[in-house]
Amino acid sequence: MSTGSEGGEAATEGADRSEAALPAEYDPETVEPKWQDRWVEEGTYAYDGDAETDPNTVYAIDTPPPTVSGSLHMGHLYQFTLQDFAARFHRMAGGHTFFPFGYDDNGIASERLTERELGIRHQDFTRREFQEKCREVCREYEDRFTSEMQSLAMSVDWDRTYKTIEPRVQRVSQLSFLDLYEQGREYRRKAPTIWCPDCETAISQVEQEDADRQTHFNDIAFEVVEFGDPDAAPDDPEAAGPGETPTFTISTTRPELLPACVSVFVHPDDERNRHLVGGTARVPLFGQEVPIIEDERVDMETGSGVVMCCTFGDRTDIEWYQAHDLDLRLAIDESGTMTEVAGDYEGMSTEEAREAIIEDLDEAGYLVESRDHEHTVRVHERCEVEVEYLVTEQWYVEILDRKAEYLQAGREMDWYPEKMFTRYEHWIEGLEWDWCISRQRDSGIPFPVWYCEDCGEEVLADREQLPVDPIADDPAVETCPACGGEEFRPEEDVFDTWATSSLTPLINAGWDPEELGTGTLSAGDLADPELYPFDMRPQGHDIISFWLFHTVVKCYEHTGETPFDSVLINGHVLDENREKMSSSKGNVVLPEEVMNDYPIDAIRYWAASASVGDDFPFKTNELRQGEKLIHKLWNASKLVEQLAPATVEEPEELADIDRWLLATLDDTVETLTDYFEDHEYAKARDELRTFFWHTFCDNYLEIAKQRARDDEDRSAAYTLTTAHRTFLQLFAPLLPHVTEEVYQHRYGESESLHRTDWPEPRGYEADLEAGETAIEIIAALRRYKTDAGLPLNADLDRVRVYGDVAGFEDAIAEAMHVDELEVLDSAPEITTEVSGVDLDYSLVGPEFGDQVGEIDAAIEAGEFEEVDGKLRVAGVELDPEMFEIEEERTYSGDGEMVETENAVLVVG
RNA sequence: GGGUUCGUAGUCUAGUUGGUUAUGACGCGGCCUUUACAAGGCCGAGGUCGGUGGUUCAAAUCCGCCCGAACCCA
Repeated sequence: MSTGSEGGEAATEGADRSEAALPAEYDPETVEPKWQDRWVEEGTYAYDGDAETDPNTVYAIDTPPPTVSGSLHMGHLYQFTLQDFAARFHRMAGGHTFFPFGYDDNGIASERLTERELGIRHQDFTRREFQEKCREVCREYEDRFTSEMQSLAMSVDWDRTYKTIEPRVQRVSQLSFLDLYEQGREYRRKAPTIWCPDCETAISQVEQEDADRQTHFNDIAFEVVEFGDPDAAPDDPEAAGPGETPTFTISTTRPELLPACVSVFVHPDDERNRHLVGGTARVPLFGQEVPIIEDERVDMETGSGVVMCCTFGDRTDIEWYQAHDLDLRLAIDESGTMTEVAGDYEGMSTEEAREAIIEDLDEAGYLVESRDHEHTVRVHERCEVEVEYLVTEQWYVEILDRKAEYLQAGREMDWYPEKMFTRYEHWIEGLEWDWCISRQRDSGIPFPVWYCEDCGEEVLADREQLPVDPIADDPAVETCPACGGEEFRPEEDVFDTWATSSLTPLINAGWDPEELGTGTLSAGDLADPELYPFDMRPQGHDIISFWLFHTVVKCYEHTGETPFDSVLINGHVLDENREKMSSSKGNVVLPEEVMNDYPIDAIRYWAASASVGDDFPFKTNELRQGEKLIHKLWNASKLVEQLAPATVEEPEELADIDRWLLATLDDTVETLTDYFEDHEYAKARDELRTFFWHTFCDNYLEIAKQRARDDEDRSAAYTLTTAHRTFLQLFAPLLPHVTEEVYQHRYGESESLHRTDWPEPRGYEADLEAGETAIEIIAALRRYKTDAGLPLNADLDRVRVYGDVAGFEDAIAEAMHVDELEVLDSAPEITTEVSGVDLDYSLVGPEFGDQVGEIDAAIEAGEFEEVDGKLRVAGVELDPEMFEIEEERTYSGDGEMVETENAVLVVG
């Protein structure tokens, strides 16, 4: 009957546990820090697998290391709590859980933090000095962050942490570079890049943001040198320019780019300007003659429909430059200063040149109009300076040729929630550029490359040398392998942050391949091969397109495998009004404040309230709910403690109500396990709460407490203890502190609750329907008492029950204080009257189609009859399974009738 | 401007291979001090599922358009 045997085996144990009763009140302020410290001290979360461990028994999480750019915020709190739910569940349910942690502190964000924190500028220090300052500032932030993570009960293995700036990670990053280079997937090229003229570095697309700027929209006259179609040219073209020469107008916010103008474009559907296409025009002030070309990328709606192409004003210019093989005229340099191409304006800043050129255009008669204009520009997120597109020499990882493979890798992963895959998919489909991985920064991991001064040959470091700093270290060769030259110039650039943070699975698994350039894993390449591929990768939904994508790219190229079995996407935390938190709006909720005001377990209860992937609001209401649940769990534990010993041997025979509770518990364990497997934390939480609170506390406990007290009923005691212990385990991933406190107090063995085995169904069987009916009847009697204005513990002299409550009669009587409970074999003295017909439309619909309306109308009018179990209505005959006759009962005997769905009661 | 996702009672939310009293919680109103818990228990009111048009015997659930929000990309 029962497979549960722990009660019997444990009968003699439990001597260690505290004999003192649980305190009257739960005090999270002392209890929570106590366990947090102990868990860390005792290495409760230590990963206990090794290279020999069966990978199938390992649950490995690849935690994305937070960027060290400030303090812990609610997003971190939520993201890590979500991971912790998974980690704690799998630690109990599986064998070995690997939950590592790292800090990403080698990027531009950390430099920015350092400058802000110390009130300095990196330009005022040597590279080495500035790096030292970054390390120091980051260390402080990291220490505080770690301490907060531990206060949040993150079950991270604190021995498996890393910083992306540490030598071991630098080595992995540089190995990655060498490996891709060997595979021929990296190249160095002079190409258009997004450039910040203030920071003087290339930046990636994702380091830009939008900003609204006030500017001027200038209409400038361009003289036509030659019409594309002389016949179509107007006889007397409108000349808005200074002379008699025909002109057309171009609208631009950036006149300083006129010297960089290399062509003029017209949309192929543009009838107004058709006659220009194929001809040439002269750029005012600067005099260069440029072709007039047609291209679909022109926005006909803006201005005159004619647009100039400059190298480079924006992304479209770059596309045109490449598509139409245009000249290259670079008018702006790395610092945002005008070059010799700008002629008289050389040496001016772009702003100065803009003013000067407008003035001169006006003077020369080429400025038709200049009006105020607000538009959105792309700025560097760090300094808010408008970005330029410059042609510079940068390192790239080739990705465009393997879009299909990266897409396939995405398909191979299980996405939670599934819909998030489309973001990955669309991102890849829209990719247009290879990945620029070089940055001109002070802090960061250097490229392990030198260049021959004589022939420019790229000389890469040997894998044995890594990590290497080419500025300080020499290459492994004495002479250039290409020309024999002896002088080398070090690469001064450093890796893009993503080039390193995309390697976290390899960092975590200890990647250090003997042979480079193979694109696959060989034995010995990983120190912990059982971890890879990782079971789960958590990721915010806003950075699927770069962090997750880049990680898939890198790991796929290095190992030939998709690095993750599944992806868990987390949404954003919004404020109470469902608005995005931002410091400018002043609606930012600080984790420290929440942690001061509420138990961590309550915060976790809130964090479990959202479906994964959805944005969700911060709700103090949910936190209070969490507090109440903790309180309820505590109080129920106190009661269970009074009623039953911590270890009870399972009796030969369990009372029906007990077996029912344990069978229901079995179902809940099963459901809950599935929910946890699928990261359905909100459902797990609600299911468990409802079962614990209502089924167990409100119904079962009310019944069991009478029995346990009055009769010292062993069946009840066994069930109470078994269920209670199981509840603690089921709640453990969500509410780790209160469950551990109660567990250690009552069942205290040496082991943490969080390392016990996740409960499994014990195989109890019971008449679940009769149990449900009994619960229904109890609820109905409560309602009866409430309606009658009676206290719930008021005695009822006599209740008669017509319904299947086999075995639960005593339970009902005890719970509801019924002196005499009688189960009727036949219905009481009631008369039933047909009040209507309930149709099963899922059967009637397909069968009778558009006759359904008539059938409904006939039933409404009472025009139907039941013959031989079939329903004759509106000229058709319905089979028995298609309908149910609704009846209204009236009771004519003594006492009062109470109906429930499956039973009829007579009280009195 | 393009793409993606989403829009259910005052609030947060379940439910979408279409099936007809739309789930739960908070809040609100009322009642009950029963020895684990008044941070409790019971009862009740409140929504027709953003708007609109369609497909269908039948739509919160499918399709079109519109409005609004978020994210990503221009």
